Amino acid sequence: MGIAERKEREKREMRERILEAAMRLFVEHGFEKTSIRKIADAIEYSPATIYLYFKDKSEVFFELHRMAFGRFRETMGQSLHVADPMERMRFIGRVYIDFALQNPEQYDLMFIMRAPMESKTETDGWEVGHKAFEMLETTVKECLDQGLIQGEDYRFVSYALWGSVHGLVALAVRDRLKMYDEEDPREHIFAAFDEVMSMLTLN
Amino acid sequence: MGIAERKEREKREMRERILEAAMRLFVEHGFEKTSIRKIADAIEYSPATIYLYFKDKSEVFFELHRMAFGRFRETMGQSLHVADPMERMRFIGRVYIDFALQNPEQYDLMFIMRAPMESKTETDGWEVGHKAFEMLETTVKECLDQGLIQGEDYRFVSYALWGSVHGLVALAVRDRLKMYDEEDPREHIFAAFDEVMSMLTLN
DNA sequence: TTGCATTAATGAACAGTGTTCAGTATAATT
DNA sequence: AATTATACTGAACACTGTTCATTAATGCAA
Repeated sequence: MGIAERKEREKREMRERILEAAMRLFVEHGFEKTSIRKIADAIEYSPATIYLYFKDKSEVFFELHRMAFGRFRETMGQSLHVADPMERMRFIGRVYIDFALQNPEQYDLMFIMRAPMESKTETDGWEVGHKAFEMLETTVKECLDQGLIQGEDYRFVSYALWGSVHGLVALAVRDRLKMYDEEDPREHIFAAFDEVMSMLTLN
Repeated sequence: MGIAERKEREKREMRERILEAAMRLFVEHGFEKTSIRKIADAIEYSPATIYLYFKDKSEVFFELHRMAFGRFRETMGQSLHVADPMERMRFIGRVYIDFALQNPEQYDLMFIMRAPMESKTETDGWEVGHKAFEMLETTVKECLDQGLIQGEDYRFVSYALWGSVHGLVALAVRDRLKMYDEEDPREHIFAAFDEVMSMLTLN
């Protein structure tokens, strides 16, 4: 009975094709301009077909959200190979910033955009983010325990650290750095991050 | 010839009414759900009328953007009364966070949202933001010069500081704090900010 | 192989969006 | 009173997300 399996596979492939087209359009033209009809056009199916595979537009972008988190985890996972906690913390920050600047649309989708969150609040996509954050917390805790950095509560230090990096990146991604006219935000972000790190470092 | 003046006044008042309705709807229901037609309904005019006073929807929200920055300046201006630079820096942060949490939609509009920026890039609305940022820079420079805080370049320290506060706030405003389930983000943000401040402080 | 049931895909429609424009009604000027 | 200028609007266009009855294709049992 290979038929049921074939059908299942075809269903998966169709989902895949929709997501591929959606991601391509989304990265190319942004969220606003990526309509169901355009996705349908791209895969040469009727708009209604997409609703056989996804509940609504939110679910499509939620899936992209999940996939983006997948790549995010892969990227952030590299930091586990760095033994020294202090160096690891620095590494995490740099990789985070790099990921965000290299994939601004996906970062936007994950940490800034509003739309895809509304439908599903409980999400395994977020679990990945949670894991990444725990990785940071663990690292910060190690640094604190070994007396390498300043700070009281590792949770708040982690949060502050995440917040600062997200803030730097989010302002750049959403084009809110008009005061540094024309300059490449990349350098500023890294410079500011270094400043944060040196602030954090004891002596 | 009071007629021309009356007409001009009426034009201003109409603009005002549109903006008022737009702001009310926007704060109440968010950007997505605030349509030109609903604004028109609220002021009991036809949708087409709005286009006699504003080029397009972007311009309406750009104007709100500008107004929000006005209130922002007023709020931030309070910090000028704080003489001690260290205390002033702390004050700026607290007021900033407070403004953002008290007016999340307006903060969103100013520093996160995408839509209103696309039409006009050159903006006097942003000049206010610029001024506020310079206020922070000045304060940071004072603190650095007096040897009160850590750091090298005052510009990057300011940027890092702004970034960190924006990051903390933006994550809250856009609902990205799922790891702290159900807890009030307000306390976390202030706790994290305190951590940032104590990190920054020398000894 | 034929007939039936299941599944997949669609066209058309609904209610909504931003925006434009010809036309109307009102007010101001001559 | 006739003419010009201004303010406003209804209707339309091209979109949007979404639903649903209808059609086309497929799988299965007789």
